Amino acid sequence: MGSLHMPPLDFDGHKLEHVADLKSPSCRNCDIVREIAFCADLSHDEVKRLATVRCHAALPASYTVFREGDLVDNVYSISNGAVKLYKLLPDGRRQIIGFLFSGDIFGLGTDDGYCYTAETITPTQLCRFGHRKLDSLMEAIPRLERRMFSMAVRDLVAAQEQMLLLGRKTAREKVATFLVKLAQRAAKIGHSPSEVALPMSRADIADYLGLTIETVSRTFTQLKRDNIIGLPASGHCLLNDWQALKEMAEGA
Amino acid sequence: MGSLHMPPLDFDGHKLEHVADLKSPSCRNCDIVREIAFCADLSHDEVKRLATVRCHAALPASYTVFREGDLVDNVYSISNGAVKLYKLLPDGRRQIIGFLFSGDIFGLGTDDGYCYTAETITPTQLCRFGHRKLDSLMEAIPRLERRMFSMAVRDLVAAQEQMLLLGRKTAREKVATFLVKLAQRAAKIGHSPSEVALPMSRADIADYLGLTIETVSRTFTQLKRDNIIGLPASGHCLLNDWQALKEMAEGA
DNA sequence: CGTATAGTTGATTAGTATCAACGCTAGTGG
DNA sequence: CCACTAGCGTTGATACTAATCAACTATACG
Repeated sequence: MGSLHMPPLDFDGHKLEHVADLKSPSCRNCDIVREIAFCADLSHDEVKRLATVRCHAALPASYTVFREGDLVDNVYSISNGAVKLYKLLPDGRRQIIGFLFSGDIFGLGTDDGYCYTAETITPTQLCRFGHRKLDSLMEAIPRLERRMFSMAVRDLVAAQEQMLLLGRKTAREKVATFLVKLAQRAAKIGHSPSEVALPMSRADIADYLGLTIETVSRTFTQLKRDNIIGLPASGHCLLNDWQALKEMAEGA
Repeated sequence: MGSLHMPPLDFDGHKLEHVADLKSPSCRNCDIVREIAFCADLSHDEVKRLATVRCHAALPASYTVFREGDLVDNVYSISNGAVKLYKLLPDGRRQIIGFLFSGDIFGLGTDDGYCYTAETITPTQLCRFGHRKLDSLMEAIPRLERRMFSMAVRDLVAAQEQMLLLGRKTAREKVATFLVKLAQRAAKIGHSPSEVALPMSRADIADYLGLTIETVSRTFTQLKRDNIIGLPASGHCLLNDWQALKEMAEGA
């Protein structure tokens, strides 16, 4: 909570500020994004057409990209960094819907606007796509629409698993599931699955798992005492006993 | 959660058994379905093509249509009745992902199979579409794919709202939200929003809201004592104080 | 009419939240 | 370079919501 929002800096302003820094990484990112995100499967020509509606930006940490209810005008792809999506209740209670990393897409919404707020966790480079232009491009490139569809289905499946977690798992099981998923993602992009990075705060983890900061902290401490995990430094977690963690996550 | 599954009756067997009953309602349903479900927006010709991959069935209550992990081979549309979708933990803890009614679609999944079990609540008439055939039809009719996409997005938005409910709302707020949503749906299909039907059991409601049967029962009783709702008969609920219920649901 | 199932209500417990204090780390300014 | 401060994280004591255990009632069913 109490996430201090930056003043609403102009997105394109940032793009210009950092355009020099972005030049070279953005080329590399193009390939990376093609592998992971919705540009995958597209031909070189199709990626080029997609590039015409694209716009880069480098944002600082804790920067609000858009708020729940804002008019849906863009879809975003993360080139680099980490983003959290969350919903708020009037009294400030917060539920984090998801943590997103390199290659992930966000920005779907309805006519009522975006259905969550998107905020960077670390300094983040985003790739922005105009919603209207993307729409017409989807009509022209059926494979792109396919891709968007299958990504929505993937998100839906993840959301349903999170519902099981929030509704029926204990604090220990929640934390174990969280770590297992982070490790699986790390493995998928070639990182070591036994040491996961935790760029988000305890408060963010708590609001993602439907717990309080204190319970998250205590649960980490317990898991550490049981030699299931290690906490070498802030922002990092060692998974010592994968088997135990996996079983705990499944609720066994 | 001790839901006694019927022996796995053959779907087509049921179709044949009830084919006489279905003949006439299925014609009426065709129009209804066009209005509500994914056939909407399609031309007469397109609906006809869709009909070629379609197959009706009338199922009894508490009938398992498919189980989590089963091979994804069909997509279903509810002509009539009510269905619940749920996920289980190994020890039997259950989370209901959603309640579906006339016009709703279900049966999306990944390569790992369906990601939830689907079970009828009341006797239900389903419309079944072969997944492979539907896929090729989607390629031929872009509007159909559009429709599927926007329905997946709608489901995703609903799932994210449910995450907020499960993670951050109190028992009272959960029940209030549940009733408000049922009423809004009732209103949308022309029913009175002040008297909602509750075809599902208290156990189902509990597993949907991440509570126990007892807590759901107590919360209903409290709301009744506060004259916010009325419980005239089992399976029905009167919403006496819409304003109070709405505010409670929002967490105000 | 008897039995099984669903729902309600009460007593007690348990898991997590809340309240509070303290330690650690990083950034700030003298 | 070092004290100072602010924010984050951890730990402890206590409170409270909802779960569990148990009994009872109402309803549906054969």
